[in-house]
Amino acid sequence: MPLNTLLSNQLDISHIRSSCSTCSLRELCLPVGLNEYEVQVLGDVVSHKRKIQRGGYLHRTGAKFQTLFAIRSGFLKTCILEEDGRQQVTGFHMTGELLGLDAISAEIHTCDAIALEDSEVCEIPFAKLEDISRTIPSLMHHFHKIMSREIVRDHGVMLLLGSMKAEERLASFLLNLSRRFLMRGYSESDFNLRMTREEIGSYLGLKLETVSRAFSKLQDEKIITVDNKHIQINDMGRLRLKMGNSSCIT
Amino acid sequence: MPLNTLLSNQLDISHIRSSCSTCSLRELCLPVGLNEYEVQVLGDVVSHKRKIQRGGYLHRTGAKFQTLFAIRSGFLKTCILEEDGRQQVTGFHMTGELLGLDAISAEIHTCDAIALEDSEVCEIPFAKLEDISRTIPSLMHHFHKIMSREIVRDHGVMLLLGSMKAEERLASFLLNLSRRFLMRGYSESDFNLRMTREEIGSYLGLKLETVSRAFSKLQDEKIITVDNKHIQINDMGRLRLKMGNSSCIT
DNA sequence: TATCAAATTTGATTCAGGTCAACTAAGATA
DNA sequence: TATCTTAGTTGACCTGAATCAAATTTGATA
Repeated sequence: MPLNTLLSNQLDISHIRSSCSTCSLRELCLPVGLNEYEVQVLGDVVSHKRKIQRGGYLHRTGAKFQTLFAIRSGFLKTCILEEDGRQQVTGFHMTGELLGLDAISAEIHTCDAIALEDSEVCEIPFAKLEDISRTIPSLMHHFHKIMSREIVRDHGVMLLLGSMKAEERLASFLLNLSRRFLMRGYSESDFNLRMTREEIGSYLGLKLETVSRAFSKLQDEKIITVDNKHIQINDMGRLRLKMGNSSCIT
Repeated sequence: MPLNTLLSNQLDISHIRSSCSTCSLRELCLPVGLNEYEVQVLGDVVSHKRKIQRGGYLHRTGAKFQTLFAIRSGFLKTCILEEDGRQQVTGFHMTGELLGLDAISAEIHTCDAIALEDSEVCEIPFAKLEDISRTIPSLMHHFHKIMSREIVRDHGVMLLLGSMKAEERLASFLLNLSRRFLMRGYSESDFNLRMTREEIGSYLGLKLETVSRAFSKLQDEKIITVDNKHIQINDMGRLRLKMGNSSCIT
């Protein structure tokens, strides 16, 4: 299985420009294949919006879970942290993605969600979502797919953390971002990172110095151009090779 | 958040000895808080059983997804494998747990599920499960919790892979198994591993030699006794310290 | 029981990435 | 603009885990 698939995020973008009557829903991940009436019903549930400033918390570990969050715009990270101060970034999240799935289990958020740039989310009261999904089977099914996709994504990260070298991890990470930007209509080869080297390192199981060195190495090889947070991918093919090459067979 | 919680598997065991009329369902993870009638309805869906011999496949990567599997007895691993032959064990699964959640997303299994000992599963046609969950909200809600718990578990593994040292990983792993055996009424301090050192290593992101050395080290310190696959935990407290000690603060 | 293949342990050595430190660059604030 | 803080880069060195190799144990099968 290609790692790019494994690392895929939870967004099915095919709908983003689909015709939904409710403005606030147009760009969300849920209203796939719903008719006008169903979108209306969903819209009544999803109406409440919330802005989070850069650096602000969307939710904190331990907070009571009541709503899922659909990202309308912006960029967030989720991270779990141990008593001893260790922190593990579990994901970076962008427009159209759904946050809070981990909290359904115990009705308590198990991670922090922090905005890496000014962001806007829609709140989706989960009890209501379950309720209306009883009458809209396609919505329920789609929700199950989203949860499942998060599991698949996590397994991909486990593969990355469990068996890839530093440079391979960074290549995977960049290709994953690239693809997600492309899906949203942005350039796949020229973009700005929203997170620090340390946050990338935490996500990839590396120290920030190692991340920095891996960037430099890819730049030396002319595969990418790095200017602080601005990244250009010059040779997508060779970047893909970096990710999946035979040096990982071990 | 304590790692033991993060590593928790998807089973809520509280029901295992609850009174269900349908024999085949009694020990499954789904019929939590259902009344007799609801269990009956669910039972009609779950009826089909299947045995898998040790070493046999429950399902393979790429196979079309139609049913979830509830483990009635036995022990399985799930693993994803790359074209280049690399393999990552994504989980070990025992009685009462639900397999196949990753496949909902693309309606294709994204991993292999292989029995590590003779096992028996119930097949749960997913379309039917979705169907009846419309009429049994508590079933739907419980299913969502199970999926969410898998996500939380995966995040715990990401933390482990991303920030723990070899010995800490093994300690976490043993404590996780210990707790799961305890929940099923077995000894928490004396059990047999079903998997090889290599499979443990794959799951923990380590080479088999490193796993072996970590076992030996814990034995030298009299924290556990290792006799090939037979493990005795002599000092649960010190094993917990191994997992969570301050050496991981870095 | 004998034989063989697979699993495990242990030692010696290597190396990727971590650690520590110094320096530079980029933003934020006065 | 000057100053300060935070982020990023790079070098030197160290260490934990990988690698390679050998011996041993275990389990399966003839």
